[in-house]
Amino acid sequence: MDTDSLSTSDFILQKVAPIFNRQGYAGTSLSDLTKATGLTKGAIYFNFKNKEALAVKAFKLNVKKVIAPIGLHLAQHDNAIEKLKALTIYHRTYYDVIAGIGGCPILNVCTDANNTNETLFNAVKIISKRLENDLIRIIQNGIDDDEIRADVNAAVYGKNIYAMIEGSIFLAFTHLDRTYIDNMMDMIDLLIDEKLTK
Amino acid sequence: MDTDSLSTSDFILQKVAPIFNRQGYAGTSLSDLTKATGLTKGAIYFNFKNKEALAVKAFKLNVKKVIAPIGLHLAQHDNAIEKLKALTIYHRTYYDVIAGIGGCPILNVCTDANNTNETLFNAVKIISKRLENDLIRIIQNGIDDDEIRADVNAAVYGKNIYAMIEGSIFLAFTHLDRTYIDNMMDMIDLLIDEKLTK
DNA sequence: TAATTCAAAAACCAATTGGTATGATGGGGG
DNA sequence: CCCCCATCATACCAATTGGTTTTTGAATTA
Repeated sequence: MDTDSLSTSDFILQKVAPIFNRQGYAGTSLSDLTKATGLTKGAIYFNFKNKEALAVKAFKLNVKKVIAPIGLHLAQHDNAIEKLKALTIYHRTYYDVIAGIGGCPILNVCTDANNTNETLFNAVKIISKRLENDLIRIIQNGIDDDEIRADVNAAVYGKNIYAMIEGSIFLAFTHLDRTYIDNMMDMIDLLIDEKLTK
Repeated sequence: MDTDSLSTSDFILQKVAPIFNRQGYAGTSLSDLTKATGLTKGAIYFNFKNKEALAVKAFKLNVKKVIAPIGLHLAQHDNAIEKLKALTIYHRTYYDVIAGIGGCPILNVCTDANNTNETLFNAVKIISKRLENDLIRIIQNGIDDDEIRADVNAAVYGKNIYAMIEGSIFLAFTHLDRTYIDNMMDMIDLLIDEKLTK
């Protein structure tokens, strides 16, 4: 991934995405962006319509980098329980994955853009809901395939597990302590075995 | 709680605290504050050293309003299981409690101030850790009093429950849907019954 | 009533904000 | 060979930023 082979707009995004993720939308100024890229405002505004459009694309790059891989991991399995276990396995590595960009982009952008930037907030809400629905769908498919207990409420468990993951990430990055995530993944694994698995 | 009876600094704090909570530190300008209070910058800077000091005190007011009550509810019970149940009961009302200020101040300020305002971040980290330690202590006391199973790791369960709560609040306020919290409290109640209670 | 004090308003400040319009430059196609 | 156009830099803009100084007014005290 040599930066020389990137287009300027991709180069900007790569440099800028972690900054937006760390400092938030209002917290990052254009001078932060010029400083980080070594480019001028002219270059930035030639490649992007404005600060907001840049922030949205930066967020999507972060998603591509650290959220999209989840789907790839899940796709490697074809039964529900294995998919769920793959989810916890991935998140045990998640702390190191997102350490370089300053935490989970969904968590950061959601709290940052809520009440302040509707465009950005809508973008992140879509991703958040998609992830949640993926989880629910996996569980529901597991039920339909007689893999997961029939009395399980897929929506409730999906939302709860998703919230548990995000909550552990939140604490892990405020206290710089990955054990929050590891402990939670242990609990989710237990949950899968005792409450979901038939 | 008539505003007329408040000192000016308390009046400012009361008006300003929800704004900081919603928009974040960098996201709220002094003009936001003068607009919300109807006062001038002169008045604000007479009562507070600077924007940062105001933000810290505003955060502490929010904590006093929505976090401190937790302690009061817990204090009304003297055995561990009842305290934990009181915790989930309180959080079932928490959505409405923090709706007026735009979400959980710990969650908001932690993600906002992380990497951007060390002073504010330190203030919120202290509150976060205190809450976590309270939870852990309750569980440990329950173990010591033969109320909670001896094989329970108080620290692990305390941290997990705390993360579960924050995670559910996070999703509840991004999707404006309190069922995230309710569902999670159901799960925590079940956890208390099945995993903690002797 | 006159002097003092306290608190907020008004005026002012340099610096920075996001954004634009104009210039320079260099590589590719005619 | 030169022109053109894509790409970025420079210079500029009004508006706003957080913060300070000065002024005003209303109590309080003497």
